[in-house]
Amino acid sequence: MPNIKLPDGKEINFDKPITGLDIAEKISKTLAKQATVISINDELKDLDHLIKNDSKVKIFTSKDAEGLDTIRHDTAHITAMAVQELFPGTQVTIGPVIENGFYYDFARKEPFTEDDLKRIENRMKEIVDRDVPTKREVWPRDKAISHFKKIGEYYKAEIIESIPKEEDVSIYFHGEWHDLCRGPHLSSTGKIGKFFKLNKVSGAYWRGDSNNEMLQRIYGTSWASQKELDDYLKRIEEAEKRDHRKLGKEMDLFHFREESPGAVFWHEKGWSLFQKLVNYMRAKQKVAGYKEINTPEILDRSLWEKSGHWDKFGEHMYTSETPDEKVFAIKPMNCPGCVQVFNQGLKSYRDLPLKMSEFGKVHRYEPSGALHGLLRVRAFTQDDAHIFCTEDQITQESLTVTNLILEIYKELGFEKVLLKYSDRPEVRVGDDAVWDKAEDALLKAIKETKLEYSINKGEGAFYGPKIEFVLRDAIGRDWQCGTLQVDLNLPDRLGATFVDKDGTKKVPVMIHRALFGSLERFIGILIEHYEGKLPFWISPLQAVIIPISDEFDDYAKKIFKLASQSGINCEIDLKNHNLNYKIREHSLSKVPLLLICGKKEVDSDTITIRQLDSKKQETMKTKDFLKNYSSLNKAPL
RNA sequence: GCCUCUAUAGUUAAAUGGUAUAACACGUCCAUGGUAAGGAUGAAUUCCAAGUUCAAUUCUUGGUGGAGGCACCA
Repeated sequence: MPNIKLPDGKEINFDKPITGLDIAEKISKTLAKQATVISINDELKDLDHLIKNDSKVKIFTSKDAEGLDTIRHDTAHITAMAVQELFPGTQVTIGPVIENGFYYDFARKEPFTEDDLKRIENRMKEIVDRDVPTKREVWPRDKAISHFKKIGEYYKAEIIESIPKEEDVSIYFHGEWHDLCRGPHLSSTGKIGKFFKLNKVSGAYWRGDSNNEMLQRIYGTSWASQKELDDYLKRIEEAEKRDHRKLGKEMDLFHFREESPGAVFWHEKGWSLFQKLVNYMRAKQKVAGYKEINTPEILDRSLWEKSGHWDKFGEHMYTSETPDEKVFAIKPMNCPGCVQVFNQGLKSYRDLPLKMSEFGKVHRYEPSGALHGLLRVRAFTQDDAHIFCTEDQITQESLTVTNLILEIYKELGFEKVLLKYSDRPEVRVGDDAVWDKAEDALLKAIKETKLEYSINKGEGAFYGPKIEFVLRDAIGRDWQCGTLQVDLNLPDRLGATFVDKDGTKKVPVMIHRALFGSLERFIGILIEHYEGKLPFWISPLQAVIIPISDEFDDYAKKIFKLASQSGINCEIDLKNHNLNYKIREHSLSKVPLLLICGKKEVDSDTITIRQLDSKKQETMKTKDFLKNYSSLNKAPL
């Protein structure tokens, strides 16, 4: 007879086999009502799963992640049910739970329209109202295959065929409608609630493989209460407000156009922001001992063949043929050029570690569907650097790089950084002994940072292991930016050597690293992180001077001159509009400071400051303003 | 690259098988102002190519760009 152990340590004895629901009822009526799924010896099961033996159980409600996932899973199921009721002949495939919701992939010739989504959603609500009980059956694998083939569900049959031969499969029934599923599920469709929404339809390859046919994927979101659903929809709206493409237009930073898809046309303010970041980084790198170089954008085909890019990366490269019929490639990476700088002249072990940085603009022919504002472009600037060192120096150099990255992210307002470590892939170059050494060195450096890290097995580059730096923005999204890659291959391929202590030539190890990754992408992330309200020191336009009427234009011009001389990026607004109008206009374009001057200020040699998003005004002596604010004009240390 | 959707003034949108309308922005004029839109007025637009049609911005096809996904991100 089962002895049931609860999470709080309490044990209950039953005199006959029982279900999760029985246990919940024993504990409290409320729990019985709210229960969604149960874990039996750490395995998620249906609430009506019969427990015959002594077990450790935990009952989940919609407040638990497990419970909510079950709701989402069930919502995916009734999406499929509704679709098949409305569109007979549509085949179901898979419908997993994802972050904040679920999707379901269908095979159907005609596309689903927006109107169809509405209809499906309404039918789903009807199914919830029908409160159809859930029934689970276990079938032998072969029976399931022939059954699904018979009813024309070929994708399902294929899925079952990929399940090991000896395993039985479970089929969940909601009335006549049934689906292959591992479960668990809620006990009836009525339990799902109506806090869901189908939000988009898109294409998706069967089994995620672009060689396979394209299915139609319906995305949905589902929650335990109306409030949670509303909050979620609100969050999406908030994220849309931060869209850097929208803000970039409003703030007059940049634009894109047809003549060069995926390449940025930087406007004055955007370029100023770009330059500020570059100069900031330059100053940081100078202190850290980097030597900045610059290499050609167009290099002969032969170099790319030697480096291996022609082979491995060719389809992403732009090429150019000159009138003398030579083929050049427009660089997609800076590394070969940098190695050539290293190769010029003889290097000694005393030169190592040699750190060469380059703000190199690279071009990559990205698939058209991948392009996305500043976040995925075809032409971008890397804050690249290559560190030539010995194997023994890898750990130390990696650690130094990591610390620099963390410091810079922090100064730019990103506190939370995660590390992703990737080790050797199946296809790789170099001896395993060297890989061992490089991997150990990187892992050691990671552990010394004491930061949270994850391991991506086999995800390293073919030429060496790597660390990726992921930062979390103001609304909790993760962005991969920085990268550090050990390269055991390229220096050798391009014939890089240094003279070691014993007078022999050795091949150095090279570490590739980028902190922002792409300046363009990083600026996009910065804009979204700050919702366009960039910190004063990095803001491309820091202040607008507004005279209250044209009587005070001269004073405003004087302030403009003084502020500009103090290094504050400012503009003066002498347009024919009233004060309210100008305040609104410049606030919407997110200028951090508005400097207002009228009679009061002229008489007392002061300026009235209005900070963005603050109704408070502060009047101060002009010279104090200049002193205070020009000193804020650098990264907070 | 693939699927779906989409393309109208500088921007955001509206309308129509008989070449288009509004708001904001821009120009001019009036108003000279104290912390998120003062008033008048002017100029400005149907992505490209082919087809159907007496007539296409509207319908069809193709191209190109954009959006959301998928695949890709070495």
